[in-house]
Amino acid sequence: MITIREVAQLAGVSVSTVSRVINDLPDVNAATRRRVREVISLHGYVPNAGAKTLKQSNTNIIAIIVKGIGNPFFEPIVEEIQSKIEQTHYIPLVHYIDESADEVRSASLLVAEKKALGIVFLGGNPSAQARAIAHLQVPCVFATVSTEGLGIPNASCVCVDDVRAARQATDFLIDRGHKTIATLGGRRLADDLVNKRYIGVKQSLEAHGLRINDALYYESFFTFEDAYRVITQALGRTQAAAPFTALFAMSDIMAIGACKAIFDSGRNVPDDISVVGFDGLKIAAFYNPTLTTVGQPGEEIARRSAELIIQSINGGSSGRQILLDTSIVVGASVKTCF
Amino acid sequence: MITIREVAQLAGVSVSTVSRVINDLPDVNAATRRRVREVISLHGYVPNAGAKTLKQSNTNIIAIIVKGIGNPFFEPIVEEIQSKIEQTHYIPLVHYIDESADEVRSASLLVAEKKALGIVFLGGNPSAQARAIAHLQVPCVFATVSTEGLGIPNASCVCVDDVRAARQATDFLIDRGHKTIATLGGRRLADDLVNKRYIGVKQSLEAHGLRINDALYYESFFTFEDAYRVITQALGRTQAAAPFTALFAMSDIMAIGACKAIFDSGRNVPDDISVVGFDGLKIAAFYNPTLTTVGQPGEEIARRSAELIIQSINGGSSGRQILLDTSIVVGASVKTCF
DNA sequence: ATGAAAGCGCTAACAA
DNA sequence: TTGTTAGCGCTTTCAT
Repeated sequence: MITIREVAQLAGVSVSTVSRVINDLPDVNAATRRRVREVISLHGYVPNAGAKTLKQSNTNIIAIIVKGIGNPFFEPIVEEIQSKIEQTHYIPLVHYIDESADEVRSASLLVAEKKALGIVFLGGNPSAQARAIAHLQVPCVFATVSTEGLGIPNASCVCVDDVRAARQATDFLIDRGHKTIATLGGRRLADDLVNKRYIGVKQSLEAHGLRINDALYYESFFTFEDAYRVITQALGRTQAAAPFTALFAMSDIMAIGACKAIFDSGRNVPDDISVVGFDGLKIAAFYNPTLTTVGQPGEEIARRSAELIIQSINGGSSGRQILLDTSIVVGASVKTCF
Repeated sequence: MITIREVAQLAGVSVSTVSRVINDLPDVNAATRRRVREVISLHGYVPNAGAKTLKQSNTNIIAIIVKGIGNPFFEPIVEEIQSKIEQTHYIPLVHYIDESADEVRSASLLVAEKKALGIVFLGGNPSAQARAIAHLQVPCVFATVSTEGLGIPNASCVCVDDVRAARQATDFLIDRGHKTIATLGGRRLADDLVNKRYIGVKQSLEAHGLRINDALYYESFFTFEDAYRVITQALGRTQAAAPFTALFAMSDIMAIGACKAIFDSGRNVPDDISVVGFDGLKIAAFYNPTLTTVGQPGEEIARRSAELIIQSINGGSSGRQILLDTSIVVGASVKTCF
């Protein structure tokens, strides 16, 4: 690998001049600039960004940490945050990590090595490591999860009101005549969005004078396969009446797994069982039948997250919580049943 | 940010001792090690990896460049390559880039800055920049695309035989009595996999004495939306007989978009039109109806790619081409029609 | 307009 | 077992 020093030698100039050319700084003779550029492209010189940030005291980097590669819900949001940041003088740096990785560790690495000025988190669970987040010392924005009541001074969040959203979905089903409504979600932990959504379901049932039956809560991972497995089991092998006429799934992925289980049990969506998903993924619109789903305002989540992190970096108040509204995207997967 | 020097001072030792502790090297007194560790965790010291690779002359990094974030086909392959590399003394470094980004530029950055010993490319098009790839000077393996005939000495590839795979899909439809078979693919460019697959389709039609009709080639982007748009247009607004009884789509994503278009036109899959996809995505198994698709051997592509890059780094022969077999995953989206 | 030189945080001889 | 020191490739004053 050729370095700046070798480029300087080959061009017959000093390293500082090469540095000036690389960084498009003024005070370089046009002819000199041309000669240096020539050497650079001829030898395929690539500046070492590591050495650069090592030397530079300050950057304009805002890191975006995405936990859950291939989560289709995050995709458009990441793109939008990135593009919003690019419209300022800040530089977005997207960092994908595995579902099982430690997002706060990644963040601290990004702060130390890349001198990131702030972090936007997509996915991940702030409640588990409030202290470590505070320790990062840079503003953090959690997109799509809440940081309410965690007491992290440098953290803000932009998310939907999960209680309200689940109530909305359940209301929707009840309004269409359903009385035995099952819920398909993840493991319920305190302060978790899964728990919040189930609270919303129960609020709706209660408000309509319907019975709350915890046996109709089905627990599954957020995957096609596991949702399929759980609902297949719930429906049993018999062609007998299903234990519920409607199902609220906490993600579109789960909803699709559930639909397939319903079909494979010899039943139909929505004729035998109505299904409502959550997230508003693209695939929901292309599934057969079109999935009714609780749409998250992805574009707004992205915009507000970008605004919030920039505000916080510029000395604005951190610790804010922005709650956005969901809206039901009506598909063909729900039947009116009286 | 606290540095190694400050840690050394706080622990009352030299920087080299701290370095030894960080890197788990021997020759450190147990008590000293403990003391240094304490200072590190107390102050949340994070070593600067940039400075480290700057100093180190050689690393064990193998970079994996994934072009096309959120491409569900790549996901499991990336994971598998990563895990295979982890079983050796090499360290995988996954780098996601946008569909529109320059993968060779990213590669050269990774070689320069991270001192990557080799690169595995997922996605991207080697034929466009053969020279630039050769310039990288490190072994490259292209997973899922062919480098045949490009004359890049340091590049190998692991991919399926696209001609054969498409012939297989078309044979499958013809065997079930279909005679007017449409193809849904991307823009046909020379040396591109899209072109190869269409050649396979034509070979199959020809071998069975069926007419090749280029009007039945529908061009679309590899997205739900565009496939939907194109097939909706192809089917017209009338309930008249469709111009084809079967459709071969060059990706499962396109196949699903096409299915939805067929449904929305008032027709049915597979009763009116049979559909075969390509890739063997998870969603194909959960779609309704289950999608028949040309399954790519993802696990094998991953394994062979990992093996090949390691062999090449260890001085083995580069420039190899490994062709793998696809197999039809039979779903409910194809009807026998005589 | 250009160059010399210090030093960013770290590793790896080599010395002690 | 521990410390000293010379850079890795780059930016950035400060001279010239």
